[in-house]
Amino acid sequence: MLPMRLSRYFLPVLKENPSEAQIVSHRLMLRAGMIKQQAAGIYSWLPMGYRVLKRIEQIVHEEQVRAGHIPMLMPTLQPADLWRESGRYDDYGAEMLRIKDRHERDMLFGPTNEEMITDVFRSHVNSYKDLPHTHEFLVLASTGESEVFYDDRVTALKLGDREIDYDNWDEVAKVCEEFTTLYARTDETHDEGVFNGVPEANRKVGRGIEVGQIFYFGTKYSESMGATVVTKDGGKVPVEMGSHGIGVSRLLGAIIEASHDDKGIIWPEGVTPFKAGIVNLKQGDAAADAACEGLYKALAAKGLECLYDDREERAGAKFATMDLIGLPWRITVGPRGLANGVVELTSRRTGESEEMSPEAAVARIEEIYAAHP
RNA sequence: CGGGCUAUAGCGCAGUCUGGUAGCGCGUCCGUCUGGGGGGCGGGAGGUCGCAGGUUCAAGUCCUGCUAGCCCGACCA
Repeated sequence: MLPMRLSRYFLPVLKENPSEAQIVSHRLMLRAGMIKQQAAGIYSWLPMGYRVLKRIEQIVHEEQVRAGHIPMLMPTLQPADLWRESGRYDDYGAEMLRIKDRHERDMLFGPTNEEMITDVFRSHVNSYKDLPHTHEFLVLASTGESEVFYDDRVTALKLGDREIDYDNWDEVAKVCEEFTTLYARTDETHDEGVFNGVPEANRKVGRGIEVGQIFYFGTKYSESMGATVVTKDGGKVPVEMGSHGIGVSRLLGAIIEASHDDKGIIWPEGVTPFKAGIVNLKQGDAAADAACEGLYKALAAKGLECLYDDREERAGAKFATMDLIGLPWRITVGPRGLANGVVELTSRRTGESEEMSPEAAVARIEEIYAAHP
C-alpha cells in the first residue's frame, strides 16, 4: 500500500481517555483511533487498527506455514446436531449463542471448532496411513492474565532458528524436554518450593498475558463423534486430538502493554502500521510542503509505507498525534531546519533526534527496515 | 449467572443530597492573529438529562420497573 496523507485518512484520535477503558492497551487503542466499541466485547477495527491486526495476522500465518501448518477455514455458524454428538450442546449454558435458521433448524454461533474439524476428519480419513507422523503433544497450562513465575531460559528459547526433523524421535524428544522441564507457572499453579530449585539467576517473576494456548483433548471428540482410523492390525481406534491457537487481537494488546509510555503507543518496527511519520511543521510554507512531498514520494518509491501529517494543525498537535499512534520513526520537516538543508529524524522509543538531509533520512529509514522485512 | 459501580452535548465531567431558566472543559463550525510540543482573541451550532411509569403546581434531581455499559467472580476454547 502507498503512503497516506493524514488529511485523507480516517484516524479519529481521542484527546481524553474514554471512561469505559481501564486497561492501558484498551485505552490506547481507543485513543489512537484503532478500534470502536459497538457493544460489550464487540469492536470495529478502524483503519489504523486494522492495518496492525492484518500485519500481526500475516506474521503469525507465515510462521505457522513455515512450521508446517496447512491453513483452512471453517464456518462460525454451525449446525447444532454436531454439537449434540459431542455432548457440548447441552454442556454449554447461556455462554453459547443459539439461533434457528429459516427452516427452524437449530444452529449455533460456534465459539470454537472441535466439532467442525472432527467432522471433516471422520469424513475423509479412515486409515492410520493417512495420518501425519506426529510423536507427541505438548500440553502447556494457560497462562491467563496474572502474575507468572518462570525460568529465564523459557523465554530464551529460539524456536524459529532451528530445523527439526519430525521423523527423528530423538530430535523431537529433545525439544519436548526443553519445553517441559523448565519451570513456568501462573500464580494459580505456582509452587514456591519447586521455583526455589531454579538457579537464582534465572528466577523471574512478572506479569503475564495469555496470547495463546495448547490443549490436549485425547479422544474426547473422536470417541463421541466416531472419528476413528483402522490400524495396522485391522483394529479401529479413535484418534488422539489436540489444538493450539494464538489470539491475534490479544497479541496486539499485549504488544501495546509491553511497549508504550505516557504519550502513547510505541510500535515495534515489525508490526507498525506505517514505517514512519512525516510531520510538516508549517503547512502552506512552500519549502516545507515541497520537502514533505519529496520525502513522501521517495519513501513510497522504495516501498516504505509512511503517514504524512499534512493537516492544518499546529506543530504541537501533530507531535502529540504521532506520539499517540506510535509510529517508531518520525521525520520532522520545518522552515527552520530546511534553511540549513536538514530535516529531523526522531526515534519514538528513545526520543532521540538527529538532523540530516532529506536524502539521508530516507536512506536511514530504508536501512532500519532492511532489518525488519 | 452472582456481587459492586455507572448512564446529563461527539468525548471527559459538574449539577441529584436540599425539586424551581441545562452548565463547564475538550472537540466541532465561522472570522482573525498565529505557527518547532494539543496556541490566543471574537462569534456560533449542538442536549426528548438511558427508557417507561409514578409523586408534585413543577422532576436531570424524589419513588418503582426496565435497558445498556464497566469492574470483580463463575463459566470456557
